[in-house]
Amino acid sequence: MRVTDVEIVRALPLFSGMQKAHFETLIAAGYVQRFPHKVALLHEGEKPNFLHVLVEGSIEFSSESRGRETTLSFLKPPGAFILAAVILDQLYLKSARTAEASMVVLIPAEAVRDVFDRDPAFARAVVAELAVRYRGIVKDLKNQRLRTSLERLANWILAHDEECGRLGSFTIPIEKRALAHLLGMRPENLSRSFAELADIGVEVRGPIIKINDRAALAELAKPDPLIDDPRI
Amino acid sequence: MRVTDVEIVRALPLFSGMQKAHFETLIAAGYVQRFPHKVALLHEGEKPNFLHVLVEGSIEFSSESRGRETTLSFLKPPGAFILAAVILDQLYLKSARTAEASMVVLIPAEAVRDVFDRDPAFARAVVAELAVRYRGIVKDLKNQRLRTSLERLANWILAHDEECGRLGSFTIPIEKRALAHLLGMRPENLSRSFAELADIGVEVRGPIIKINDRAALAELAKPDPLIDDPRI
DNA sequence: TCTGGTGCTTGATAAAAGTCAATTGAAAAG
DNA sequence: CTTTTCAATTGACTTTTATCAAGCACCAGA
Repeated sequence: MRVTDVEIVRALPLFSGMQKAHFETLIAAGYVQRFPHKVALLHEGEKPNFLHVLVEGSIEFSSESRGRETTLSFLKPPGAFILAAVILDQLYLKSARTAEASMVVLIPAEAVRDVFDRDPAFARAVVAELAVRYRGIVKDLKNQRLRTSLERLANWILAHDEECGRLGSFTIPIEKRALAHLLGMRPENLSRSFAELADIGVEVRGPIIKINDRAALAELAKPDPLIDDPRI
Repeated sequence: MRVTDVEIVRALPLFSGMQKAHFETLIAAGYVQRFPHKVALLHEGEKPNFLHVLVEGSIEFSSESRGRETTLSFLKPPGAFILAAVILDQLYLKSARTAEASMVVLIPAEAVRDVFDRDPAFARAVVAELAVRYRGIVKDLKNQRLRTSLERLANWILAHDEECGRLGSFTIPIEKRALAHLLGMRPENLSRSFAELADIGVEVRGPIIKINDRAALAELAKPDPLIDDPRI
C-alpha cells in the first residue's frame, strides 16, 4: 500500500483518533484494490468479509426487489462503507458498485471487530459514524415520504449548488439516469421535471444546470434543514 | 424510581453489559415520568436533553414538512430512543408522542455522553443499537422505494402475523389511520387496499385480520428477508 | 463522412396515490 | 334509548408517477 493511501485512511475521522498500534494492525491486515467503472463490489444478501474504505473514485449503493431497482446513495472519498454490516457481522442490505474507476482499501471484518473491542477511541468514532449515517437515512426517508419527485429534484439542485459553493451553476456529477434513481424516480420523469423547472428559471444544458431565479426555486422546493442540511 | 423499573432498564441490551457503578450514575441522574395517551414528548428540531427509555406503553415517531405528516415508526417497550441525537448532541429529526399511556425513564444526555466515554461495554452496546436501527431504516427506505402501498400492506400483514406467532389471525395494535401513516399511505387508500386483499382471502372485521390463504397473500406480497426479516 | 450505440427527451396511456365530500357504523355520552 | 362523535369506508375526481414506444442528439469507431 502506498504511503499516501495509508495517510488518507488515517486522516478519516473513523481512524484518526485511534492508537497508532491499532491502526497499524488494521492497515497491515488490509490491502488496496483498484476497480474499473461499473464493477460490482458487493451484492446485497452476502456476508461482509471486509470493511471498505473508499480512497479514490465513487461508489453507488443500490438495492433490488421483485425486479425493481433503486439507488440509495452515492459515496465520495474519503469514506468507509458497510460499517454496520461489518460490526454486526450480518448480511449486506445494499449492493455496491463503482460509479467511476475507484480505489478501495479493504480491511478484514474480523480485525475491525477485534480492534473495536480494544480501542475506545475507535469505538467512539464508529458510534459517531453510525449516528451520522443513521440520521442521513432518516432524512432520506422523510424526503421520500413528504415530497413529490419534483420537490425532491428542486431541493437536490439547491443542496448541490450549496455544496459547490453557491455559484448558481454546476455540472451534474453523475448520469441523469443515475440521478433519477437516486431521487427515487424514473429517468423519463426526471426529464419532465427539468422541463417544468425551466418555467421558474432553471436552465438545463446537457449536464450543466444554471439557477437563474434562486428565490423562485426555493419557493417551490421549500428546503427544510431537518431534511436537507448535511451538517445537521 | 421503582425497583422494577430500574430492573427493566438494566435488562436492556443497551445497559446490561455496563459497569454497575456507571449504570447507577445514569439511573441516579435520571427519573421516571408517566404520560397519558397522545402526548407530545419531543418535537423535531429541538435539542435533546435526555435519553429516553420506554418502560411501558408505546411511542409513535413522526415527522412533518410543508404541511404533510408521516409516521416513521412505533416503539414498544422496552427500548431506548433518540440515541443518535443524544450521542451527537444534535437536533431531533423526528417528533415523538405517546401512542398509549406510557412510562418513560429520562436520563440526562450529558450523563449518557459522559459514561459513554468511560465505559467500553456501554460504548459497544450503543454501537450495536445504532447499527441495528440504521439497518432498520435502510429496510424502511427500501420498502418505500421498491413497493406499492398495497404490497407494503400485504407484507406488513405477513410480518405482523409472524410476530404474533403465525396464528393466521391477529388484532391490529393501532388505529387504522395510524397504520396507514406508518405504511406511507392515506387512510382512504388503506381501506381500499384492505378491500382488494379481501379478494385473496384476507378477512378484515374491524381491527381483526384473518389470513385465509397465506400462499396467495405471500404470492402478492413477495416478502424479502432483506426488507422484512427483523432479525437480519 | 457515415453508422451504430447510448443516453436523453417527448408523447400517449395506464396505474398508483392523493384529495374532497358524503355516508356508514359503532362506541361513548347524555 | 337516543344522540353525538369520530374513525372508517365509499365514491368521484385530480395529481403524481410509471410504462411503453418513438424520436432525437451526440459521440466513437469504421
